[in-house]
Amino acid sequence: MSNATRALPLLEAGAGVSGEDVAVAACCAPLAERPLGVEESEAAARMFKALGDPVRLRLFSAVASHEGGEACVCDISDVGVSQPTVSHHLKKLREAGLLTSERRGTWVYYRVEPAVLAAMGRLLALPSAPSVPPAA
Amino acid sequence: MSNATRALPLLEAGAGVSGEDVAVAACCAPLAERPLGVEESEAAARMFKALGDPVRLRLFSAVASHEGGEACVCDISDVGVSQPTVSHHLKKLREAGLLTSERRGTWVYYRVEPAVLAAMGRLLALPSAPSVPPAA
DNA sequence: GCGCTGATTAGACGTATGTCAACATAGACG
DNA sequence: CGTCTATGTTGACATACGTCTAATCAGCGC
Repeated sequence: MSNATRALPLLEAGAGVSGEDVAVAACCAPLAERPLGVEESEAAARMFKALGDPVRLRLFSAVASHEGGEACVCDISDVGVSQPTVSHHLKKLREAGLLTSERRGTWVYYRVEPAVLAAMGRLLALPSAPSVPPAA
Repeated sequence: MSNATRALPLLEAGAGVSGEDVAVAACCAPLAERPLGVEESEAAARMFKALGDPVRLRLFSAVASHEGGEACVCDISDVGVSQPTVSHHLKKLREAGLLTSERRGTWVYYRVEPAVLAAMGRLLALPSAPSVPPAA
């Protein structure tokens, strides 16, 4: 199978994270700080789109809130859709860089990627002191 | 500009349908705190989906970062798509509760909804102690 | 009123997306 | 080896989405 066309995740933290990718830095500027560039918007949109589905959001939340920070597919597959659909959504989340997966014996465990989550949080951060050097 | 002066009540949803959007803003429990419920996931997914498009993300960022916290359509419509498409995306953002619009004379001004932005940020917040529940 | 500019709406069209049933693969266990 | 359980993949389908052009609505100035 060729993953050549797969969307590059925002973060390469999956295995042996070492260098912050360019996309990481590009994606960390709050939306309200300055207008987003084209490439930034495409990278960030991939993340938001990955969470833009109720089922994916529940799967992601289930993994993120699961004890130990990881969850077996069997633990979270009760979201009202068929098992292949669950697998499909988990793959989407993985491709978006939000989750990582690891097979241990019979089961496959998913784990959240905290750095990507934090990057998205920063994007939505409101400027408490926007860009106004107030009274000085 | 300090948007602190504009601390709006909660959410008024200038789009017309008010009930849904309020639920959106009320959806504030971090994704990693506990598994998201069905309704919560649908509400939150609407928000994320609204930002899951590069053009919308750029429009939103343009409004959010614009001087005065608001922007005329004419100021932000240079995103590489036709003007009706811009209007379409702005409508989507409005329906998602992320923007509000107001016509003043010839031009229509868009403004970000800080409460919704903050709600999304809270959703992505990482728990301070992931696998160490303090009080069970 | 008429025309002009700005913005939204309507309709159409191609593509992406979410879903499922069916099949394939991976490991465990007898 | 055979089989059973757990995940992933394939192919098909209906729907949603993003985009455009053309038409319509909303103020402003002549």
